[in-house]
Amino acid sequence: MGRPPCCEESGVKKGPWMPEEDEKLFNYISKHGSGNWKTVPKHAGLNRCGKSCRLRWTNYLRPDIKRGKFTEEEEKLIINLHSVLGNKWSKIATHLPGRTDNEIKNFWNTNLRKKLLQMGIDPETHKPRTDFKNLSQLLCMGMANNKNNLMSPWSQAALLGLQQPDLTQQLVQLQLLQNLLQLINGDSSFVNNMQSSLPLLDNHISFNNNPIELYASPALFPSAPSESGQDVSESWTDLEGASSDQQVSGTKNTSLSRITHDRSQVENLLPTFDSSTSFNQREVNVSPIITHEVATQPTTSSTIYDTDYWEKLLEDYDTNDAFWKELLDFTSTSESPISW
DNA sequence: AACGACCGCAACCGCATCGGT
DNA sequence: TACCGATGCGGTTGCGGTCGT
Repeated sequence: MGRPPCCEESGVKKGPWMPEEDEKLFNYISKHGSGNWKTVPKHAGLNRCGKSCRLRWTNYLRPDIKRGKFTEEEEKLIINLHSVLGNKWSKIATHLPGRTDNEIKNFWNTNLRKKLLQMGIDPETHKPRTDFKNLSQLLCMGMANNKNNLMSPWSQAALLGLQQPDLTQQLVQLQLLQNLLQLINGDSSFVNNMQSSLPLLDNHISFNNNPIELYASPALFPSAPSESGQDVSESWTDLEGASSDQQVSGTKNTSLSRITHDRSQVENLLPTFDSSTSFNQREVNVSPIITHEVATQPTTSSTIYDTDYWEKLLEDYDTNDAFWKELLDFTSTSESPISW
């Protein structure tokens, strides 16, 4: 036998609330407070269960509830909080005065989730997605929809690329390389490194003097320094209970787990960029630690962790269609769990 | 105009957690 | 410490509105 329903009383009303019911509940709670929710419907003269009354009050009738559309600031805050806290809607709601957990949850599921997907970011992990189909979607999004400023650097670059096609091409290739490496390796340490390094480690980067604002989820960019010089990831770890919650539970491989890594170890693995130079001129200094080799690597003995490997790769294939051919050949024959 | 598909949101369900005894 | 009722929370459902054909 299963668990009995929360409202054992027969004939208790369910479904949408009538204005008269709202009025009764509002008047009662305003006068007496909630007290014991189980007794509220009886005292308020409602044919509802206490749970239903509590929900109606907390999600709709409460006088401090903020109505209307979410602002861009709220959107960004929710995304960033979600990257740290996961689906802890009530915790997220505590950082958005006047917004209920239910409202935020709905907003996430109906808007932000899709938005992140279109940006090429996995809404669960807040990491770049690993399927290639995503790329064309991402670029279309970038060119067709510029209503929000939460676009991925790739989408933003796509827009700039209308004037600078060579730039777009370069970025697209980088994104594809990143995706490819994730497929080939299945090596989380390297994937993490690349995800940290490819967004260029700055909140603001410029391509040929055109500033591009990154969507800078602190979990996505664990090494990104904030403008004040404080480490962004550290500033996020003091969100109440975040670290302990997820470290203890350990049920998901969330982005938070990376935040709580020993930072010196993480930083040693990361490529470094000289922020004073433009993207095209940046020098990539990578510690040659791991020796996996890529099937499509160009004629060089260096590994994917060597600086010259990447420089060579990009040089070799920058304007060469053979790169894409090889890429597709490789991916179509590899035993990848990803569907194409 | 009719219909179906899709979307957003309020509300429900059931498990988890809290707090009193 | 164990039990139990109350409350909190997150996932899911279902309804009403909108859009496209």
